[in-house]
Order: sequence, then structure tokens, then C-alpha cells
Amino acid sequence: MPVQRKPRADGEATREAIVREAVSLANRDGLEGLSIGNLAHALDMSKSGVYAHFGSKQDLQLATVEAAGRMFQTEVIEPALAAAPGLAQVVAVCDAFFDHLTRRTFPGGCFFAGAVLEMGTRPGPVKEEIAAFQAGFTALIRQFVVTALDQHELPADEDPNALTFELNGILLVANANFVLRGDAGALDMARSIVRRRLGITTAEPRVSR
Amino acid sequence: MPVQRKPRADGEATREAIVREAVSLANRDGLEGLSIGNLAHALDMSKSGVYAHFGSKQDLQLATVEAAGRMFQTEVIEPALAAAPGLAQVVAVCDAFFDHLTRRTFPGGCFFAGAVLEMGTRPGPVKEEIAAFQAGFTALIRQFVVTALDQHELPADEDPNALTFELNGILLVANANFVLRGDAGALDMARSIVRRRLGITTAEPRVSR
DNA sequence: TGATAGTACGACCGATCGTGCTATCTTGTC
DNA sequence: GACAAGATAGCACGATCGGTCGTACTATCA
Repeated sequence: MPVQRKPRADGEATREAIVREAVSLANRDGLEGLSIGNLAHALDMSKSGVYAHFGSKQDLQLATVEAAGRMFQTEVIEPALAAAPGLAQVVAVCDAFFDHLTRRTFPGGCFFAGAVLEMGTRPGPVKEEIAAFQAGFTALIRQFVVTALDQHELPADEDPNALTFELNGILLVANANFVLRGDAGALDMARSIVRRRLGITTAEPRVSR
Repeated sequence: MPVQRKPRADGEATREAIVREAVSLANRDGLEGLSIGNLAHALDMSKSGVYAHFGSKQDLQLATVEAAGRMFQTEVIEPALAAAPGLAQVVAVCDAFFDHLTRRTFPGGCFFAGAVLEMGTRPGPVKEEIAAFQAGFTALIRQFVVTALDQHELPADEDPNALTFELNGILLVANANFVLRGDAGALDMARSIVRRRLGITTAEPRVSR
């Protein structure tokens, strides 16, 4: 039984760089369109050098989805968690989503919005990982909504599942419009719709950054 | 000046068959993932036999998008146009969209929802055609909304652009959930949300087919 | 200081990609 | 029925695909 050895520090750094680039490429070309050759070229590495870090293309895809999830976590979820629990947090998570679109961390729009549609018809561990992340994000929004309900910041007869569904839809349509037309106005409209839907009256929607 | 000759009947028939299959394949694999080889194999034809009908892959993609648009027209738009103008038509277009998902004409979910995210970062005539179709569909919904407003079936202060945006979002999130989980319950929820959003009180959402 | 295992490389595999060219049928027109 | 044009197949091309070698180099640990 051979003992496990720690991966080397330089190797981990390269792997990190590879995965970061992979997220960007997969965001533009899709997880299937992501190719080892392109990835290697973008990193000035050899194909086999890249490939050595992952046993298969599927492993690369899994690592890419995982990395995209971590990026989404820091870009969207953590800012939202920093907000005050309740209705403010529901608004915060939507705004954080719109902000991360504006910031163009993912040049092809929300990574998971694209990945869901691409991998929806391709059963396997990659699809499962995407589905799990999507379910987690939906559950998070729902939890924010429930807290807002508990604090009586929303009508008592509001269905948290339905409201979560609607908010998710606003995020998706804002993403689609922004990707297709690069129109930040779609994000402004989405922001104001979120507020109106939640019963928040604002003179003008706050534009962050 | 050579006289124009009618294209042969069998040629047009095969081209039609090719394009129909191309829509199905592109719906699963994306417009970039669509390959001449796969297409030829699915049709029991040679690659060159397929390719002869289109001067390039981009031409094939354009023909595919166009065909998908015609299918969407008959599957969603025409049923909606058959409804009575006004609020009923707004509901009808949403229901027609959900119905065409249930019918699984597009096995990978709404063709254009996927195509928008895939081609959003790929400027060119294919993206333009997709954007044009999407804009047309949005304009159609908006027109239905405006008519409903004219007929005082919606609050007078309702913003047609915002409502169209919201409805589009509900269609998109229903599509995404249905593609990812094959869950028809998402469509039921979407139907009831549409009705509640439009101020329609129903004991139970009608399930067509 | 060696021994070892983690990196990374270049060469190469069979398969498939999009795209031509040519030959051979098939069809429509005179 | 001849003939031109359309339709399809066969074949080949350069490029790229995911993946596998063998082989250096080097960071780490005993």
C-alpha cells in the first residue's frame, strides 16, 4: 500500500491557474466546448502538462464547475450574507447577482445559467454538481425569504417557494438580456422590479459601483 | 445569363429533413456542438451529401435557427394568436410556452433560451438572427400586455415593459427547472404564478393536454 | 544527500472536425 | 430521348479533439 504524498506547492499553484482559466473559457465556449488544447494554449503550456492535473476531461469539467461555484460564492453569496437578515437580504442577494454581472467576472454571463441549459440533457456527475449548486442557491434565497416572512416584512400569505421562483426568473431574464445585448439597462429594470415585487418603495433604484 | 432553374423536389425534401434533424441535435449539443458528421450519421447520409445543401457550417447554423423559429412559431405563437386579444392572450402565450415544453418538441428545452446564452458571446449573423427572434417574441408579449391594458384588464399604472420582463423571467426559470430536473411541477408553479401576477383568481391551474 | 514522487514536456495515437474536389447517379426541361 | 443541372457519394486535406506514452526535471522528505 503506497503512502499518499502531498501535492507539491508549485503544482497546486499551476492547477489553480489552470482551473481559473478553464472557468473563463468554459463560460464562453461551454463545458463541452472547453478543450484541453485551447486551455493549454491560453496558459502557454503543453496539452499533456495541463492534462496531467486531471485524469480525464470530465475531471477537468468537475474541477471547473467547482471553481466557478467558489467564485460565485465570493462574488454573490458572501456579499449577500453580509447584509442584515430579512427583506434587506433578499434584495441584497439579487443586487449582488446583478453586480457580479456588471463586474463581468463571468464574461459570458452567469456561469450556472449557461451550464444548466448546456448540461441539462447530459446526465452524469457534472450535471449533478451543477444541479446541486443551483439547488443550494435557490435554497439560500428561499431561506432569506422565509426569514423576511418571519419578521413580517412580507405579506403573511406570501408563498416562499413561489417568490423564490419568481426572483430566480428575474435573475435569469436579466442575465439573458445582459449577455445578448450587453445592456446594463436590463439590470436596472431588474433591480427596480425586484424592489416593486417585494413592496419596497424607492425614488430611484440604487446603482452600485 | 443562365436561366434560373427550380430546385429539385427531392433536394428540397432532404434539405427539410436535414434541417429538422439539425434543430434537434443543436438543441441537445448547442449550435457550435452541432457537427456535420453527427448530422449525416443521424440521417444515414454522407457528410458531403449533407454539406452540399449548405455552403458552410454557419449557413447550416443559420438555417437551423430559422427552422427552430418556424417551429416555435407553430408551437407557441400561433396557439397564442388564436386566443382572444387582451389578458386571455397574455395567459395563452405563457401557457403555450409551457405546453411546448411538456410536449418536448425541443428535448433540450426552449431552443432560444439555450441559443441566447451560447451565442451571446459570439458576434456574427447567427447571434443576430437569434437576437432578432428573441426581440420579436418579447415584442409580441408586450403587445398582448398593451392590449390588455387598453381593455382595462390590468391596473392602469402597470408598466408594460416591466411586466413583459417579468413574464419572460417566469418562462426562463420554468424552462431551466424543467430542463434540469424534468419536473413538470415547475411548469404548474409557473402557470399559477403567471395567473396570480396578472390578478387572475383560479381555484386550480388548468393543465392542458 | 539520495531517493522518490510530483510536474511538465514533446511525440504520437485514432477519431472527428469543417471543407473542398470529383465522379456518379437522378431529375426536370426542351 | 438528349442534355444540363441538381443531388449525393466517395475520398482526401489539414487541423484539432481527448488521451497515452516515455522522459526529463525538481521539490520534498527520510
